[in-house]
Amino acid sequence: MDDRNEETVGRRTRRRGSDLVDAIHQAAILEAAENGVSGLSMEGIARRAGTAKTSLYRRWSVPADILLDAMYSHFPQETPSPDAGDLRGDLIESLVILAELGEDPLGRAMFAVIAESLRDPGLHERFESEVFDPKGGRFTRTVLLHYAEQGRIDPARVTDVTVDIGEAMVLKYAVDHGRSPDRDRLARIVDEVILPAIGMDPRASREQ
Amino acid sequence: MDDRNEETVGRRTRRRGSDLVDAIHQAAILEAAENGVSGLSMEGIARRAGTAKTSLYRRWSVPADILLDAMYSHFPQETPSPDAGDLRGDLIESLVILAELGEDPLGRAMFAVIAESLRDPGLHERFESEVFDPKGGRFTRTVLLHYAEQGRIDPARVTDVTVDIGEAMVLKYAVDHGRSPDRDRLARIVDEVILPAIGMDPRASREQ
DNA sequence: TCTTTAAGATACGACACCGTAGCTTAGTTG
DNA sequence: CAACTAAGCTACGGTGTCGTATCTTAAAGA
Repeated sequence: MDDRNEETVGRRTRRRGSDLVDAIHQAAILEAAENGVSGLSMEGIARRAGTAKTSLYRRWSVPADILLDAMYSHFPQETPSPDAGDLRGDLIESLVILAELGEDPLGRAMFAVIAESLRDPGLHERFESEVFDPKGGRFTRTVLLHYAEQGRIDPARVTDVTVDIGEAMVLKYAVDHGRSPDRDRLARIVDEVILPAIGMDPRASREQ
Repeated sequence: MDDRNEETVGRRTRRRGSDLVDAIHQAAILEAAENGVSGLSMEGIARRAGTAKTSLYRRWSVPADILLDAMYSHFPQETPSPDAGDLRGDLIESLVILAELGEDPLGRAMFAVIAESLRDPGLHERFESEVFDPKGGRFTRTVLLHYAEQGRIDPARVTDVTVDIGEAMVLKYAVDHGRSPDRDRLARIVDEVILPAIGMDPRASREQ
């Protein structure tokens, strides 16, 4: 049985440098997405990348290093650019970005890291400092801070608790349902939880 | 080197029935708490319980079965009993129960199951149906439903989104900080997120 | 073209866990 | 006390990963 990656069987060329590194990165992300962080192995990554273990050990010493490297290289740079017009729309959009990550191997790998973080806080710290922070991936936090700066929402309402609501609710949904919430659900999270928390409850006016 | 559990070295008695099962349950929970669900192994559980693999295979066929069995046997039966007087206090208390679980091996094992759930929805389903639901462990949901029934909060505000807020925020905090939130933090979650979401924003009166 | 670099292939002993088998013996039951 | 049940022990072949070593050779640079 030939268990090498389809794309690599019969390949006669020999990849070097960034071509090879990219292939290894992709392999690491796919492995993490499918098998979790604890399921990563040098053998598995090498097999999927269609390369030899020796090529891996030449650059990294443990599988987690490859994964963090891979995620840093491929994590989408967040471009918040809220038009500062439509708070509700911008909040939903920032959650859509997060939710759509869940459909992507990269996002699944990210969730795998988050899952492992419950047991391995060190991994979470590395993910935050080596991937998440450099790429500015903060989703609803970015939007809320932006609007607060502009004085469009009460800055006192934008706390380290409230900026986490969106991510927390999406994470919980993913845990419970095994998939990312759809757009309707995200809109409900914004309307029923985030907006009320920042003092802009859409229902508040209708009541009383 | 003798790597058996301290309590079992030199033990001359031979445990049978529920004594033995309890020891195996404890071992499975500790193993899951320390090594995660994917780190469970029949060898590891047997070693920690100070018993033989054969005694495990006599009753279970895979480590996950032992863990779910163990969690079912030891999961705290939730006794909500909200006095129906202090909504805020009851909400905080229900989150304290959840947060304190995180300090316990059983709770850590539960988090390990939740972590694995992101990759293995089947495990999550089994945990829900075989452990969580039978034990009625629903935390803030229980409190909110109770108060809504009594007409003390708007039933339209108690949705499948809002009942999850507490658990979601505690889960997110645990992921981010590697430990459970303290009481102050839980109070802030209640004040800044849950109460506003059910239309009882503590700050709303002071504003405008 | 010649030299240098590194990718690729293969093999190695070590280790951990798998699931099962065969046996001894402690604990329970009659 | 005798018979039975099941706990405990040891060992087995098989598999997968580990990290390293050795060698060949393609690709890049001079």
